[in-house]
Amino acid sequence: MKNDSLSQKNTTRPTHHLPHLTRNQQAVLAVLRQQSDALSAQELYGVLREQQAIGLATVYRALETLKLQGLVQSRSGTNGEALHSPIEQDRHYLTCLHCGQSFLLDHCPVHDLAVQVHLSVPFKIYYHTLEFFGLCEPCTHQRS
Amino acid sequence: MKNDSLSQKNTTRPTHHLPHLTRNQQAVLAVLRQQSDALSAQELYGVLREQQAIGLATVYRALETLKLQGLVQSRSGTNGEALHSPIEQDRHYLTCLHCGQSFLLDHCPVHDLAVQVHLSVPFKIYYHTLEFFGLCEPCTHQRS
DNA sequence: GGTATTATGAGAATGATTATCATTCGCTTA
DNA sequence: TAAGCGAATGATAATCATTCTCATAATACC
Ligand SMILES: [Mn+2]
Ligand SMILES: [Mn+2]
Ligand SMILES: [Zn+2]
Ligand SMILES: [Zn+2]
Repeated sequence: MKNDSLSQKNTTRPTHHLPHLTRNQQAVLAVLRQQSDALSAQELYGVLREQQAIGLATVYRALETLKLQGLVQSRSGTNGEALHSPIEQDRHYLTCLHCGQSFLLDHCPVHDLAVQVHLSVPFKIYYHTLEFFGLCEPCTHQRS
Repeated sequence: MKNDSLSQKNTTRPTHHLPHLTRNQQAVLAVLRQQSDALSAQELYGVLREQQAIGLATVYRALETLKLQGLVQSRSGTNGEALHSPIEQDRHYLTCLHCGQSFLLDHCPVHDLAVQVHLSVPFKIYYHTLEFFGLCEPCTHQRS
């Protein structure tokens, strides 16, 4: 019962340099990666609970850890809650101030420049957020 | 008593096209314009109360109106609260995920591109938000 | 093993933003 | 100038995402 190959109790194989991810942190990352779009912590919590037992506080803590690790990025949703997604994702939106609708931008204008960003201070950039606000066509008409 | 030059009871001179601003909305805009950096609704509320009587709800409603009017812009602060500033302002930051410190970018990389943004849908852009996240020099060292 | 350290969860606490709703204001019209 | 009416206001309650507490469990380290 020591050498059992069943119990994958090992949360992570003790590599050396990077802080390892716990079972929960891995689960959070896995869910984010299999989702097509960003999730709020609450939504993430809901999805995770269908697969395993986990506390809400743990989800929040995992997200924080994953961000520090450069594995996850977050942006603020229209309603204020934070939306999380794997660091690979590079999407941005146009959001209407009147109806709240968001339109996905077909290309990130910053991605290229990112590196060129003239920094006055040494800083290691992990990701960026970019969003445009204004009025969608229909809303420019409506009064009020 | 009609031509009194004292009572500036007129909230706005009835121009024609744009919806006029109420006294309170003007006050909110005025404060934002005289501030060097973005303010949260709560801070704005505090400043305003020193000058006049106004309700917190009104501050929130004024900000919403001013945004629809293209006079004010908002972004999300690190702690979640929304920060507001006059539309003219075009500042962006580098924010450290570890210590939370923010560094003002000396130049907006998007401003130029803004117009070029390839839109798949007709949309009238009022403003944009842009922020970089990562680790500041000191924080890249510290363990944890 | 045996202890020090970190992670976890349940639930309370916090705090910004919204929703209510009764009252007041401002403009139009008679 | 007075009455009418819809928008604006403000005090307050309600929401709700996120954080904090603290006792317990898991894991690392020797
Ligand atoms: Mn991008
Ligand atoms: Mn800009
Ligand atoms: Zn719209
Ligand atoms: Zn830092």
